[in-house]
Amino acid sequence: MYSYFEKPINDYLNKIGIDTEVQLMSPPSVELGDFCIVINKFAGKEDPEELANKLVDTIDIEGIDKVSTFTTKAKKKKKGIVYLNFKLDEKSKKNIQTSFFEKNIKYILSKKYGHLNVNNGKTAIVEHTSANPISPLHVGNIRNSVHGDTLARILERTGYRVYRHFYVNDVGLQVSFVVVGYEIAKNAGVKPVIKFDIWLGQVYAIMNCFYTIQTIKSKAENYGINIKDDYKLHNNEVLQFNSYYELKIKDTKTKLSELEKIEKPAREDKKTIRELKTKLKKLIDEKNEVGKYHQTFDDLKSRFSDLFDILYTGVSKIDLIEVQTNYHKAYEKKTDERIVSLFKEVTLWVLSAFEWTLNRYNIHFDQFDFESDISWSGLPDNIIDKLAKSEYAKDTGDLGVRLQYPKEAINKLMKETGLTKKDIPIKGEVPDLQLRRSNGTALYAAKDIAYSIKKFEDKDPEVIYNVISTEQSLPQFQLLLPLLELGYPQYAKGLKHYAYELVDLLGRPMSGRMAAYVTADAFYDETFIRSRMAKRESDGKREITPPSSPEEWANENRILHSVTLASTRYPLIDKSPTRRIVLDIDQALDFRRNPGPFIQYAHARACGILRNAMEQKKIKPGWKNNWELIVDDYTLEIIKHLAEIDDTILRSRKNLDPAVIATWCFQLAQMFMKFYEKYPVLKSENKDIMKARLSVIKAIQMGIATGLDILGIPATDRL
RNA sequence: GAGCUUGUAACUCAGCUUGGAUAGAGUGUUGGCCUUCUAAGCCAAAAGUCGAGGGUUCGAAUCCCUCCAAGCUCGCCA
Repeated sequence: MYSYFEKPINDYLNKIGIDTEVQLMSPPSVELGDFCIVINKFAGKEDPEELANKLVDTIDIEGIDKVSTFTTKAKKKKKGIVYLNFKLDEKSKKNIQTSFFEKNIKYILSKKYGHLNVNNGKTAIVEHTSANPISPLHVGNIRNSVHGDTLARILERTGYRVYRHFYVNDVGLQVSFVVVGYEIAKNAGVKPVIKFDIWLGQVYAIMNCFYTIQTIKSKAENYGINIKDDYKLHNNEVLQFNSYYELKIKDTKTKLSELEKIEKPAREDKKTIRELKTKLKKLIDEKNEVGKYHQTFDDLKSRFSDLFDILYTGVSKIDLIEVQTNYHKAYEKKTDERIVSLFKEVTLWVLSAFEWTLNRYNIHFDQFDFESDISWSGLPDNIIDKLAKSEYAKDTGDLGVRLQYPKEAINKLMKETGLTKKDIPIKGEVPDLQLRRSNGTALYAAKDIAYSIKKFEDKDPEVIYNVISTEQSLPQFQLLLPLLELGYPQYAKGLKHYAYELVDLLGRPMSGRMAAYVTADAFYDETFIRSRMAKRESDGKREITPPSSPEEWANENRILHSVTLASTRYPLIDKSPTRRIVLDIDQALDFRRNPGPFIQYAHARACGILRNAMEQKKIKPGWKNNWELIVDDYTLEIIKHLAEIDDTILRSRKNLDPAVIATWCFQLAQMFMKFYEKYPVLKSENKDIMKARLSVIKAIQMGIATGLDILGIPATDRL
C-alpha cells in the first residue's frame, strides 16, 4: 500500500552515498509508524544508531510527517536492531488509505471475488477417499475425503475443471474373503438389517479372524504342534504355540546377547545382529498374534453372535484360504460369472452406502473407477510386457517381472519432467519394483501405472492429485519411473501424490480387523445431536421457542446440518496434511472449542446486521460510498485481509495445504467479531457512515461465505 | 541400517517458502462485560531454554551441519 515511498527513500539513501536497496516493512503496531526500514542492513562499519539519528535529522520526503528510530535490546555482544519508523502526514495517509480501500472493496464486492482464472481451460483430476469396500468409512477415511474435496475446491477456484474420482479396490484379497462370507450369509437367508457397510464390516472382521486363524494353524505342523483342523484357537493350542515361541525367542535372545558382548564386532557380526533383531521382532509379533486372535474370536463371537455362528458353520465346511484364492483369481480374470456377480453385488452395495455417508459430508464424486475394470482391460498386462523388455528389467527366471532402476534414472526423471530434488522422496538406491508375481498375476503397482495412464488419456488433465496417506509415499513415487520409460514424461510430471497423515482418536483405538472404529456416520450423528442441544440452549436464553411446525423443524435441521458440517470438517482440515492429528472427539463436539461453528456464527451475525438494515432502514450495501468517513487503520486491516484471498488460495495450492484457507477464515471471523464490538453499524453517527460500514459488513460476509465454500462448509444466515 | 515426516506456552497448532522490533492464535486457568446490530461473543492477565549443540549473518524459530526423540516407509500386501 505504501510501496510508492520505496523509491524516494532508496533514491535519498543512494544520493547520500549509501549503496543499498531497502524494502519497506510494517512495524508491529501503527502507533510506531506506518512503515519502517532496518538500518543495520546497510550501516556497514558505521554505528547503526548514529547513522539512524543522522537520517532522522536530514531525510525529507514529500508526504512523510515524522521519522523516528527504535533500537531493540542488544543481546550478549550483539548489537540491537535499529529501525527507522516513518509516519505519514495525516492528509497523505488518508488519501492513500482511501484509494486503497476503494479499489479493494470494489473487487471484494464483485462477482469475481475469490475466483482466479489462472488455470482456465485446464483440467485436473483429484482421486480421493478410495477406501477398501469392506467396512464402513471411519473418521480416518473422512480426513482423506475432506482433504481431497477441499483440494478439488481450491483447484476449481484457480480455474481448473476438476473431476473427482474414487478408485475402488475391488480385487483385493480382503474383498475375496468378505465375498465368501457374504455368500455364506446369503445362502443361509441372512439379510442385513443395518446399513450395509456397517454390516459388511462385521462380516469382514469375522472372516478376517477365521482367515488369520487358519494361516496361524497352517504353520503348526512345521512347528510340531498338534492342532484340530478347525477355525478356532483352542486353549491347549495357544499354550503349545506360546511355549514354541517362547523357546525360540529365548534362543534368539541368547544368541543376540552373545554377539552384543563383542566389543568391536566385525561387519559380518553386525549384519547378524540386525538379522537376529528382525527375527526376534517377527517372533514376538507372531506370538502376540496368536494371543490376539484367540481373544478376537471370543470378542467377535459375543458381539455379533448370530452372524458369527452362521459364518462359522459355513466356513467349517470349506477350506477358506483355498476358496478365497479361487474366488480372487476368478474375479480378477473374469472366469466365473457367478463369482463375478457376487463381487459386484457386494461392491456396489457398499459403494452406495459410502455415497450416502459422503453426501452427508457434502462430498460427491464424478466417477468411480474399478480396479477390476482395469484388470479386465488387459492394460496392466500390456504394460508389464513392454516393461519386461526394458533394460532395467531383472531376470527372475520365472514369470515374474521386476524393475531395478539405477540412480541415474532419477536424474533423467528430473531432467525430463522438471521435477526437483524436493519432489523425490528417496536418496541413493531406488528400491526394486515388482510388477508381476512369479505365478504370472499382476501386482498392484502395474495396475496403478495402467490406471494413471487411463486417467490421463480419458480426460487429458494437466495434473492428477492422488490423495493417499504418507505411508504410500514410496509406491506413489515408484510409479513415475515406469511412466517415463513408457514414453509419458508429461504424465510423470503431472502425477502428484497429495500426502496426508493418519488420524488417531483420543482415547479410542481404531481397528477395522476388530470392527472397532468411530464410523463417519457416528461422528456425524453425534455432532448433529450435540448441535441441536447447543442450539436449544442458546435459543432458550434468547427466549426463542423450539420449532413447532414441520417447516420450522425442517429449517432447524437445515441449520444443524450446516453446523454439523462445520464441526466435523473443520477439525480435519485446519492442520497441515503432513501433520499426524489426534482428534479429540469431545472437543470437536464442543462448539465453543471448535473454530468451525465460530466462523459460521460470525457469518450469521453479519447476515443479521444486513437483514436488519434492509428491514428497519431499507438500506442496501453498495460499493460506492464515501469511504473516507470510515477509513482507519483497523478497518483497513480487514479489507487488506479480505483482499489477500487470492494469494491465500494460490499458496494453499502451491504448498498443498488447505489449512491456510481454514486459518484465513478463522482470522477473518475474529477480526469481524472485534469490529462488531468496536463499531455500531445500525447506530452509526450518521447515515453516510452507516451505509459505508454496512458495505464493509457485506464485504466481510462475502469473504466468510467464500472461505467456507472452499472448505465445503455451508454459510447460513442464521444460527 | 537408509529415506521421508514431525518436535514452538499446560494442551492443540500457526509462523520457516522470501532471516528483521517484545515469537502469535485457539483451548484450559484467573478476573471483568448482556436495558445497545445474535454472549456459539468481547476485553484483560498469567503462561515460551522455538528438541539440543554448533555454523553462516549486522541480525536466526526461519538458512547450513551434527546429534537426540517420536511416527511412517524400505514385501512377489493393497
